[in-house]
Amino acid sequence: MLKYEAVVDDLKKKINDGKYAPSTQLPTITQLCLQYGVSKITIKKAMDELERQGFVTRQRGSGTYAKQRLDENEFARWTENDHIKGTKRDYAERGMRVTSVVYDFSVVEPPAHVARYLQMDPHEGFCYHIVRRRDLEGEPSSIEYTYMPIDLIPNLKRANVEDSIYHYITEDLGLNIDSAHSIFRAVNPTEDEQRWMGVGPGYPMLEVEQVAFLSNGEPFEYSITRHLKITGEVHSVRVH
Amino acid sequence: MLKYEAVVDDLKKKINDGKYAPSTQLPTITQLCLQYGVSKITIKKAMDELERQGFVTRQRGSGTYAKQRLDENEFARWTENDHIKGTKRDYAERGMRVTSVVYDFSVVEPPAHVARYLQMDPHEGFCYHIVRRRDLEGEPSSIEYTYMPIDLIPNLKRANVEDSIYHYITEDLGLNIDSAHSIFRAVNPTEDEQRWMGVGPGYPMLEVEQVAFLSNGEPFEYSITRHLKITGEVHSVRVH
DNA sequence: CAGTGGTCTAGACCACGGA
DNA sequence: CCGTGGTCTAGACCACTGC
Repeated sequence: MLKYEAVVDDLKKKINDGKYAPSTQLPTITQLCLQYGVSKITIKKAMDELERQGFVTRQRGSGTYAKQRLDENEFARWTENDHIKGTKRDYAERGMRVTSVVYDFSVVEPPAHVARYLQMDPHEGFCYHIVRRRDLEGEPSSIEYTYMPIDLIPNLKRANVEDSIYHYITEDLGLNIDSAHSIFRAVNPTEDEQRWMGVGPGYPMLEVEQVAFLSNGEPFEYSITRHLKITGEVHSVRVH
Repeated sequence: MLKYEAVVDDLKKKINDGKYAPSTQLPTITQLCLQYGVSKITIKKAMDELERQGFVTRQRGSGTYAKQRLDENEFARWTENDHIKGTKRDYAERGMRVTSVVYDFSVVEPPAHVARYLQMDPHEGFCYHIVRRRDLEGEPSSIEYTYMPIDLIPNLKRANVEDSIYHYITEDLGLNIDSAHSIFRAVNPTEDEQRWMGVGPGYPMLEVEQVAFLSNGEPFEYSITRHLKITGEVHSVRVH
């Protein structure tokens, strides 16, 4: 374990345990250097991380202070944003059963805006088009519309789509998923969605439009996911 | 201007101008050190920032690559998250006129969950309770329910509430707003909201529940804001 | 003006990717 | 194996807060 990670973990624990209570000052950087036997820049890096995660606030000339964090909702997602991982793994780690219903799995020419996001030349190349309902413990949770270039993600099978696409990409293809750019909005379900999800026309859904990237900067996925209320909640920490 | 900021700005410009095209490799850290005449750790810090903002991706052993960013929507908010500022200032900077309709401005005992978020002892101390509609260019944009301890924010006047509360806190009180923890959800409007905002019962609104903090770690505001579709859009970059 | 956090350096060493 | 980015150090100097 890296030194700054160890410092982060220890300070998180102390803040959660109330050893450093909310709105009280933490030891100074110099003191923490002595305490953990590391250099100033390492403590600084640990503090950057704690600030990003919403555990502390810092004021030059004054000090570092603990903050109280919002209660974690059981269904909160991609908040802590320390990870990009598939829905399935995300929930599997909490011991929840994720299943899928596939409504479409085909190969198409992508619409213009999708081609643009995926950096494909117009009318050059094809994409998978996937429509899936994701169920949590057997209950409909979200509906997902995905485009991926077949050149980047070859040989995707229906079995992968019914299980976990992210698993196929990372484990079978050995590709490295790096990051995602997302937009969140509130929307109403389409008629198809009302039928698929069992909700009325005025039901509020959280829509996430997203482009995901590999570690070489190539976009490999454009998707729109619409979440039912119970599982659609996004937490975030904004700083400065 | 700080050295790493100058590097960030210059690289952003080069990426936006296509000098470093999406999915292509940037110069190595060593090359950038020479190019900008700064040390490795300064380039590193600049890269951290560019990664956080979604401009680049990095892979140890391989290199740093440019990414294409999602188009900026005119109404995208607190994405770039480089700033916490009030709605008014936020939109004023884009040349838009923000006005308010105040439905309630009173002093109350906070509900239990609000008292907990604001770290107030139960039945000890009072809060302002503010209900405001925020209008953009004369059109209803969002409805806002706010609690703030009167001890922390003394002498708040109706005129401030009708103008900008953030302005009063930062300019008049000289307090330092540091950060905010938020939760996003999709919801339907209440009956009051349907009347105030001129929408039907099934209209999808983006709700933001939020606790905001001063730079000494003290929470000073609990609020729930519900946005109409046109102005309620949140952009975000998730990494690793 | 003493004490805090922030920036920056030059350089050692490590971890990982890819040919 | 070499080249990449990542971590870490000791220490100089700066910027801000608050008494």
